[in-house]
Amino acid sequence: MKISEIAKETGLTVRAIRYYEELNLIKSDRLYNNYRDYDKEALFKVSFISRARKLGFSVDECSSLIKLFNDNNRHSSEVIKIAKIKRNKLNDQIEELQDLKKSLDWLIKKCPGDDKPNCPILDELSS
Amino acid sequence: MKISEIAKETGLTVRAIRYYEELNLIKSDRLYNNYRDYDKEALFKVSFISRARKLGFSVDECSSLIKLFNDNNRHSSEVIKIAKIKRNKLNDQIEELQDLKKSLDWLIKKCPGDDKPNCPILDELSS
DNA sequence: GTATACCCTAACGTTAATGTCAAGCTGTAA
DNA sequence: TTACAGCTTGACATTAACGTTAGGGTATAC
Repeated sequence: MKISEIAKETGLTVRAIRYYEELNLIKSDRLYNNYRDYDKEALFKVSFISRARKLGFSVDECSSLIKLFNDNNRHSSEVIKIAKIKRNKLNDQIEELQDLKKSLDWLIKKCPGDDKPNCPILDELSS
Repeated sequence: MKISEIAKETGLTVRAIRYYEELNLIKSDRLYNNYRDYDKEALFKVSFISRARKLGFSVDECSSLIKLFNDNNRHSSEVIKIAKIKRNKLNDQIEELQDLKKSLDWLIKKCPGDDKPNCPILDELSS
C-alpha cells in the first residue's frame, strides 16, 4: 500500500505519517521507485498511533507505547504505568480548568451585562 | 517606577512586560536615559493583565479586556460577552479531557498490570 | 576607576505537530 | 505525448508566550 492509502485508512495526513517515520515510530519499505510501501502490519501500527493520538497520548508517549507494542517480553504493568501517568496529567489539567471556570462563573454571575460601564469583572481584575 | 519594580509588584517577568508593550497592550513613558518609567496607572494596568492571564485569558483576550477597561463608554454586556466565550471554551476543553479520561480509566481498569505481556490497553489501541 | 547590577534593542530559540512549498521524478489515461 | 495526479526529499513557516543571548549604555557603591 502507498502512503496516501494508509493516510486514507487511518485518517492521518501524509505529512503526519512521514513525520512519525522521521521520529522512528514507524518504518517503511520502499518500492523500486523509492515510494513508501506498507504491508498490513505497518498499517496496523499506523492505526495504533492514530488511535493513541486520538486518545490524547502525545507523539512522544505514542513512541513509548509502540516500543512496548513491539516488545513481546513486555509486562503489562509497564503499559498501565504510562496510561496512569497520562490519566494523572489529565486529572491535573481538568482540575486546573475547573478552578478557572469556577472563578469565571463567579465573575459572570456578578456582572449585570447591561449597557452601563460599571462592571464587576473589570473591577475584580483591577483590584 | 522602573520595569523591574513593576515586575516584582505584578509577578510578571521583565520580558513579559516588554512583550505586552510590543503588542500595544501597555505604553510606557521614558526617562532621560531611555529607561521605561511607570506611574501608578500603568502599574494598575499591568496588574490587570497579570490577573487576567492567571484567570486563563489569553494575551489576545487580555488585549480586548484592556480596551474595554480603557473605554469609559463601554457596556458591561461587552465584557460579560468575552467572559462567557472564555467560559464556554473552558467547558469544551473540560468535557473533552473528561472524555479522554473516561476512556483511559476504562482501559486501565481492564489491564491486569502484571509481569505478563497480555495487555487490553495495547489490544484496544490495535483493534 | 572598577565592580556590579540595572537598563536598552534586536533577534534567535523553545515546544508540538504538522502545514506548505520548491523542485523534481513517476504512473497513467487520453 | 501531453496532461495531470501522486510520490519523493528537504527545508522553511506556523502558533503562543515568552526565554535567552549578544552587544552595549547607565547608575551607584566602594
